[in-house]
Amino acid sequence: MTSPKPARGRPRDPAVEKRILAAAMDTYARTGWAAFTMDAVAQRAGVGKSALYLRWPSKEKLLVDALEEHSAPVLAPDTGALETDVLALATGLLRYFLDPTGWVAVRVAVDSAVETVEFGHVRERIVRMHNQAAAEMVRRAVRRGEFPVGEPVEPFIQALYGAVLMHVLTLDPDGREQARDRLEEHVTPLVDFVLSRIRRDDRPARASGSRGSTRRPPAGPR
Amino acid sequence: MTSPKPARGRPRDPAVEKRILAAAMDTYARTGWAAFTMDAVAQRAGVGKSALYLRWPSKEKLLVDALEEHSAPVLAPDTGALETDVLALATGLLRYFLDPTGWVAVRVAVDSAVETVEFGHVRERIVRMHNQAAAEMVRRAVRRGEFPVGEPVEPFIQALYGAVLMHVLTLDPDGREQARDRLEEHVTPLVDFVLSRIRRDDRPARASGSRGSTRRPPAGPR
Amino acid sequence: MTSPKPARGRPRDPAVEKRILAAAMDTYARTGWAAFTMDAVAQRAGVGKSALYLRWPSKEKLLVDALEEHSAPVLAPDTGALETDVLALATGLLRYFLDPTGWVAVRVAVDSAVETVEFGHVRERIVRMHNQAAAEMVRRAVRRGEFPVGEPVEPFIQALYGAVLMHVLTLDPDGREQARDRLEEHVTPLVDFVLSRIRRDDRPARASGSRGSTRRPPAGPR
Amino acid sequence: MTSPKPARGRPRDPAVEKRILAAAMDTYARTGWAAFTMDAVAQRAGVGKSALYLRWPSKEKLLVDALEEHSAPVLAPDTGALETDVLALATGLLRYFLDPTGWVAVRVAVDSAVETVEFGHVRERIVRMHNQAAAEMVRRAVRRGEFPVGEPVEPFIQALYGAVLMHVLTLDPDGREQARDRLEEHVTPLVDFVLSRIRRDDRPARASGSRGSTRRPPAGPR
DNA sequence: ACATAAGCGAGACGGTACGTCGCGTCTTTAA
DNA sequence: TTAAAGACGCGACGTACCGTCTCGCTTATGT
Repeated sequence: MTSPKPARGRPRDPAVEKRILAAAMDTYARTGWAAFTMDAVAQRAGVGKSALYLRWPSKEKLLVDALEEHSAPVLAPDTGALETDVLALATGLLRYFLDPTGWVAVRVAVDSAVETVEFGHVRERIVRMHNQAAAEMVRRAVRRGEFPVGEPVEPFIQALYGAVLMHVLTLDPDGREQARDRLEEHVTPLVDFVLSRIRRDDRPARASGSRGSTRRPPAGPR
Repeated sequence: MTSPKPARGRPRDPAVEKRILAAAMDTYARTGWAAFTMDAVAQRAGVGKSALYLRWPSKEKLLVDALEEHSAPVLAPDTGALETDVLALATGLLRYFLDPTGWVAVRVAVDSAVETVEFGHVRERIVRMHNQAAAEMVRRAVRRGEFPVGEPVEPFIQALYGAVLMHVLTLDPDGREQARDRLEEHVTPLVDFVLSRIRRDDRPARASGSRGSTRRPPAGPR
Repeated sequence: MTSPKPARGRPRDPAVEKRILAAAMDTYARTGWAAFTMDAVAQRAGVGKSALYLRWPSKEKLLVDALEEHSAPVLAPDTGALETDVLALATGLLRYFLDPTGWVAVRVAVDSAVETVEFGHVRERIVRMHNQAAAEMVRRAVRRGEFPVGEPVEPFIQALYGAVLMHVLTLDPDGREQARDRLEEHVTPLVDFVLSRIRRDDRPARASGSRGSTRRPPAGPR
Repeated sequence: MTSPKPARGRPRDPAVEKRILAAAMDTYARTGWAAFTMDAVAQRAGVGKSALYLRWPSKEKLLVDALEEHSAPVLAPDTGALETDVLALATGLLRYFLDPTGWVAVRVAVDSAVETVEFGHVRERIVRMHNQAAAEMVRRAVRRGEFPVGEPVEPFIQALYGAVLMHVLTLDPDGREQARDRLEEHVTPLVDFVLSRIRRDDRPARASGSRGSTRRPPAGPR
């Protein structure tokens, strides 16, 4: 705000910032919080510790920023129909959770929910980011008449996200491995379950054959 | 069978174990992970560090056990009906998650899901413990005819637990504070949502093919 | 004093004492003070720590006793002449110092000369033990007229012992190794040097003028 | 040559080194080995333990260096005559051995003579340091014609040093105390004894063959 | 051209917790 | 009562990180 560049002295190398963030994510993903060391990050990034502490006041803040840099990928695409939207979202989410990088988001969110502040509002930001994507998806569905107007949105989103999260949590290491190759197979039952309430509510008759079959709503129209 | 007891030498004092676990929980609850020091725990328990390391190989394991000691309360009671059972379970779960003690379980489970072994089967144990309680609840419901026989159980449980978990994750510190006094108010919408599919089942008609069958989007027009 | 054996309860196993002492010497000789552990000694002796602490109040005392058990071997034999007596004594001493077990005596003596008491009068006992043997040898020499009557004994003994000690101290590990097979070769120059004063004295000619002069006994006979 | 100085990073503060060595000597002198704690030294020096372990790999090495810093004073001065040189050397040596600081050198040398490597060449350094001083003294004497050319030097030095060492070893605590105030009184008989062989050398006549040559006892009559 | 200022890699530094190990004591069972 | 086994309180060990602090060097701007 003061000016674009009244800076005196040597300007910061923007590449350094990137290398640090990448190294931070990499280190955390590989070794977890326990081995997430400032020295380690610095070394992997090929920089000195000064470069780190010039930019972030603490280890936590660094991790937070690194995380944010890499957490966009799970957005809900517009496929034209709620069912496919949800399936796509859940699949992306599952993939994200199964990826070390993505799981970091969960860990930080969980940690930040209780720890001695420090983490600031990381949790909030992460949660909001995902919530917005999901909310947008719902809004489209409402516009299309696929999602009943009065239906509360939050429980729907929380059940969806939560189901995928719990599902991952339930898997053992082998299961996680395999799940990466069979995302839809794992995700479908969950989506199916979560959608059943919504589906039922709209149209009287519906032929979405198969497993979703007759969660056919009370015949009456709305 | 439980104890062949060929034990030689001085037996471990069970009181020491208790004092340590209590001190651990106390210390953690008071000061959080940052100040959760082995020396501190030992001192508060009035024991030497040897007593700690004789029983637990690391700080993490100790914390895990300490919290396990306090995680029984979240079992699903038999209230006589599925709806009330689920409400009770979810309420207990919410209370548990809002308690620092309980939240640790989540953190540990999340951490252990990816960490380089280390935590080993902690996640497994925690998950199974909860799964069993829930499964028992469902079994009762099936016996009473409240839960359709073919209905897959896992998605139901995962959606339920996950919804509560995500709900807590969504709350900011203030929200968490308030939620402690309004458990049902927070839990009801979630339970309502999750149960909607089950409730519908007064009608037996159901043709759901096997799980995962059609990941093909509903053939219906758009 | 109360009686030879009015002892009640199980009597002490005398074999235990021996095994402990042997194990103590062995352990110390092998690994030095650093690894001279009560647990290690107990284990090597195949006994419990109680057996140790029933007999010795501390690690130091145990070592002291163990040491004493094994420090007799260097006594001055009566070969009939001073020169050969001294050579034999010095040779035995050198062998003793080159043996791990014997060197322990030196170490303990040196340690005990300054440490916070604890070691008690070990040094004293060790020193006295050797002194007596040497004094006896000198007495014989005096009787035979080989050792001048007025000649002070202590400097002679101290120079003799000290020379051997320093000689060992000067050797590097290899040198020590070799010295074990060439005891006399190493010892002769030292004996030679130390004895030169004595030898000379049978002969009257003497020119020790200088300040040291008058500790020479008044020329008169005694 | 001494320092190519390609040093990178912050250079070590030489003041820290000094403070640590001083604190080490101080702590040891005050409390003895038992209370010679790394933490204590660090605290007294006002530094962190890192500063200690950055320079010395273990407590022992630190002590060794600390005492080496204080062991210069026992060099043989050039007084112009062998007799006074030796007296001065022996007096200095006695004072050194009576000082806790100096005695440590002996302990370390004795320990290192057998220990499983560990101390490495400490013994060697200490021994050499003293040997050189004494050798220099002898060289001067030879130049002045006070010390016969063929006379073996090592036995002389070893007898001298050894006599003083044994003398100290013989003293009980009280004796040590008193000896500090009467150094010459204690040292003179020893010096006198050791020098007697050399002194005699106004008379060249000598029958003891060269050093190791005749380990056969002197042919002389008995 | 050259001083001034900041960035940067390297690593020393004061702290603090870790997990290990040893001491000397205590508590059990078996002999 | 001794003995083996081993738990226990205590406290030092040597290691690892944190976040700060110099170093020497590099890279820009301002005069």
